[in-house]
Amino acid sequence: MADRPMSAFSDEPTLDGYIAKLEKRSEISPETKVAFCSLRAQRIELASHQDFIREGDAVDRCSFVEEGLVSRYKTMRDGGRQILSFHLPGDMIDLHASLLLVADHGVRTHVPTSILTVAASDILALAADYPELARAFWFDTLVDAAIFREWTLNVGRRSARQRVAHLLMELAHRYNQIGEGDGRRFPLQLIQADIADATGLSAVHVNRSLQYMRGERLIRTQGRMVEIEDREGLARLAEFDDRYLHPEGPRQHPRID
Amino acid sequence: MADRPMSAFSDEPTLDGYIAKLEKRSEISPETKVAFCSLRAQRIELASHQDFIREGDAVDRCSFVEEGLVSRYKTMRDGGRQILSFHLPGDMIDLHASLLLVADHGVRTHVPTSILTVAASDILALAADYPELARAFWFDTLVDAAIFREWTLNVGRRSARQRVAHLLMELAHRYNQIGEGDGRRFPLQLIQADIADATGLSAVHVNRSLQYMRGERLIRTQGRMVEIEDREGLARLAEFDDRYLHPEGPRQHPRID
DNA sequence: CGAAGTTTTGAGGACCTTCAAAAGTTGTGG
DNA sequence: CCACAACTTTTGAAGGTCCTCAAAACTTCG
Repeated sequence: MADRPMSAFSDEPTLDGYIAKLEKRSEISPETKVAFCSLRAQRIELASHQDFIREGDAVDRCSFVEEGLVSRYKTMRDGGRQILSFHLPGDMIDLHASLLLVADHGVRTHVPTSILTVAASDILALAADYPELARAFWFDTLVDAAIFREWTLNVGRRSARQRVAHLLMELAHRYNQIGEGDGRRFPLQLIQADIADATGLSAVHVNRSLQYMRGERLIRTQGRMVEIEDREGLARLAEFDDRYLHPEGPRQHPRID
Repeated sequence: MADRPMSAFSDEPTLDGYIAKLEKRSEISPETKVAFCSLRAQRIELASHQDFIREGDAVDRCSFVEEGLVSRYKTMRDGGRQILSFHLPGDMIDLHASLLLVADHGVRTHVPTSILTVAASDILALAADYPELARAFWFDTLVDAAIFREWTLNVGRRSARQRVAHLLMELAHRYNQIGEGDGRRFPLQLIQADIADATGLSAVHVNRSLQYMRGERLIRTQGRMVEIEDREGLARLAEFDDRYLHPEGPRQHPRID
């Protein structure tokens, strides 16, 4: 059920979901928590397949996924799109907006999505006053960068089948991290064209790669749900190693007691 | 701390080069500067094509390029290598080591290189005590992530010629940023196999892509020097837009005067 | 129940890879 | 300073992975 108190239907926009994520990684003092939770957040409800931020937009708010699914992407002149990352409930999408002035990529929804935004200046002020939070934001950015690195490897050096398999493994893991599914079943709220944009492939070839994985009894799909039938096999195919997702949290701050 | 020009031949290892980079981006107070410069750094001199950090190594020091050229990379089981980023003199390679415990990628040199390392715990302590520095480190990590995003687009959606062109443009810009060359000529201290590893191509096809660019009078090469003959043409081919390198520095901290 | 969107199939072709060898360059020791 | 080995670049040829285009089958949703 709702082990996450966060809900798209609560009246007051709160960042509890993100705090919960931070707390999984390292202890946060009550004062810091109060300070963070007192940030004035705005909720934005978006339909499916809506652009929330466009490349080149000036940005002065950080955003956070309350419910739904969004991706960040860049586009080429010929219309080609590369998805750079997916963001699940509890993820900060846009933490970098606190320091960078212009979006160098777009953000769009894949399902009806509820997003909370906070003024970038508020985030910055908080980071300046609470070193604990500054470290948490920095860590978040580091994990972000680690995921981008893995994606560069994915599109740069893996075969089509491996790329798709790797994406499925990442999503299964991340849904598991936020308490959805058991690391085997998860809602794949993407059409095959989205998977193509994320893996640098054509939609047709994504389809064929999925068929291969179904044929090999690696995965099963029913509607929007994916079930990983043979987790070891899929991980071996994808050369998936979950360490890049850094579930363990940051190195602890050296205490000077 | 005396102002000393960065040099591979100075006796005392100092991080002046990095401070210079930070100062280009935003003002740093004298006390902060002193604190940073008093970090105990170790110098390591490496020959060409040496592994400095291997994937999976436990890391507890952050490293910084004093002189030379290094790359970060990941490898596949079949030996395939994907270079994730290059680091020029003045760059922090490894800032993420301050919070992450294990290297999720290797680091190796491409020419004889001098690297300075600092204890991760010292960096963390400094970040906790000097919000200015915490913000600078965070910004550095954000720019890192922005470059990874651009590389994901590069290997994911661009053609071979575009990928190689884009890499050359990036290097020309970055050498220019650190005062080497004029944005047109720069030392390409890589063999074609390295370019292949960075762009997700085969060495043979990199060779053919370079020949194409030479044939179109976009670039000229003489030994290890590359000269961009037609900057507009190369930028148009690569769809290069330098904004992802974020030369302008971070959003300023809101002053509460 | 029809319209729009999505997945699947087929066929042909482009881009890039692999393998192999020749040509050119760099570095080293005698 | 030359000779030779090791490395790097270049060329050629054959082949595979993945793409594009197009249409059919299936699903979702108003």
